[in-house]
Amino acid sequence: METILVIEDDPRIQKALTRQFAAEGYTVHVSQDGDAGMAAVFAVRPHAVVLDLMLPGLSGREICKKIKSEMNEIPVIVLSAVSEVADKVLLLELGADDYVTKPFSPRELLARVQAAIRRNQRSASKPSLSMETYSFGNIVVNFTRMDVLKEGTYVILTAHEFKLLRYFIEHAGHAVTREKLLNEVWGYQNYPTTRTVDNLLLRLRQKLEPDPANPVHFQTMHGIGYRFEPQPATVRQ
Amino acid sequence: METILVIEDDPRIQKALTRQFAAEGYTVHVSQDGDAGMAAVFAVRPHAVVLDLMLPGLSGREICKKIKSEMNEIPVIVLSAVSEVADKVLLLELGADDYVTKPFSPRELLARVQAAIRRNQRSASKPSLSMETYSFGNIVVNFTRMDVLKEGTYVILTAHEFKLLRYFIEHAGHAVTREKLLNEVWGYQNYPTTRTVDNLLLRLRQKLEPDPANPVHFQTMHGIGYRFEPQPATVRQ
DNA sequence: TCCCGATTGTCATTTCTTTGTCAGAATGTA
DNA sequence: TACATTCTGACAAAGAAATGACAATCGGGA
Repeated sequence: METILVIEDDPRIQKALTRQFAAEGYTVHVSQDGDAGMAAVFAVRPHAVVLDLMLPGLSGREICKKIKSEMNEIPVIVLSAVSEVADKVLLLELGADDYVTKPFSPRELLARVQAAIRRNQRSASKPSLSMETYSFGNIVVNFTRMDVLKEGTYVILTAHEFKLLRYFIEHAGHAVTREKLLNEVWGYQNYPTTRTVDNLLLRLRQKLEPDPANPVHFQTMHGIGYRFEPQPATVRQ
Repeated sequence: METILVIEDDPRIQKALTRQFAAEGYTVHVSQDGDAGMAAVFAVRPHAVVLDLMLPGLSGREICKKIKSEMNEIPVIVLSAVSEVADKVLLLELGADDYVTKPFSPRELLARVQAAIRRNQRSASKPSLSMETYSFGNIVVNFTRMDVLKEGTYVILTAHEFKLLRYFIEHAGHAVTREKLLNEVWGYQNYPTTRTVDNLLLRLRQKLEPDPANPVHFQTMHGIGYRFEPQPATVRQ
């Protein structure tokens, strides 16, 4: 799904926009000020940026220019009071793709953001969930053959193990609770002990981890659940 | 067929809207004032609500907020005079799906109501997520990964620490008492010593503050509690 | 301004919770 | 029935939270 970065310091607007965009299925990122916002642009690479012109830290104008000069492909929609953009020329100079003046209708903003994303959609290619193989570390998972290749030798997974692995791969990098796993992998009607999840995890680790005693791909989130990490943490900077 | 609830006290508008929507095949319910309107929302569970902002009884603003907080899936289209929505924040806070300013074209209203219903049906199946990351200072909080990036390195938070952080972010800039935190973060039935809160705060500061000895983001409110400040105080006006 | 009591910061220790791991029982399947 | 798979319970190990003690700090009143 598309991601939207909202750079806005007013918590009320933050909340309102988050709810609005989330309800439409977008993944929302929020930055509190200009500097954090600029960092988030690079970290998140959103499909669109909604930018308040009046910001603490780096000013909205500077951010807009910077995004446009360094990552021109990301559309920027500016929020501004009428007085702030007396003439549209200024906005165009900034390089903004579109703008909405306050007060604005949430619907209108959404429409403009969607339009901007659509206009920009030339390079978009979603990762498909019906992929044939997926590899991480020294593992190659083959979804059609339903088997796993580890360092050149085949590892046999049971049906449950494979289903769990697939779930993790589809939610790579997300912290997931045991309850979530029980629901998604086992099915809503099953409610075995939580030890069941641990057991399956244990076996996945033993079969797939380079060193099962020190798991790097299947991380424990104490008090929460587990998280699948295609790249071990040490690789991340 | 779809049902529409019209909350509006002007009999002429009532009649006009009723005729209009009925002609399009909708089942129309009309409420005279705010209280009746709120009751009708629960009783009828309409596919859309057309809501006048200026109402006797419960104000239109309150109704809108209430519907959105308790039955977010019902789209609300607000009728308002231009002067009533001068404040951008107000409009956003209400959470209305769309709005039409008086005087309005009946056709336009109809189109917007239909669009809202259609949108709602499309998105009804999608799970609504909230924000994925929130950034402030040199911190990026990732809610799905359940971790924090500080100046390029990952900081591990415990489940409680993360919950507290989330609460602070959701209440940025608000002073909160220890009791409030104990209730919201620990749960209503728990009443550990207040030192517990201080301890967790200490750890949050040590993990997130640029200089834990001189906290800028997690401020102490002597005699009250704490306050999360996304921007260091000096930057604010 | 200075002092005193109240509030908060901090740390070490204890207590509690969660997770890892294993063995055996139960279940399903060929 | 025999086999593989999954579930359960037990216990150890790891991790997190709560507690209590004491120092540092703050704020209001003398």
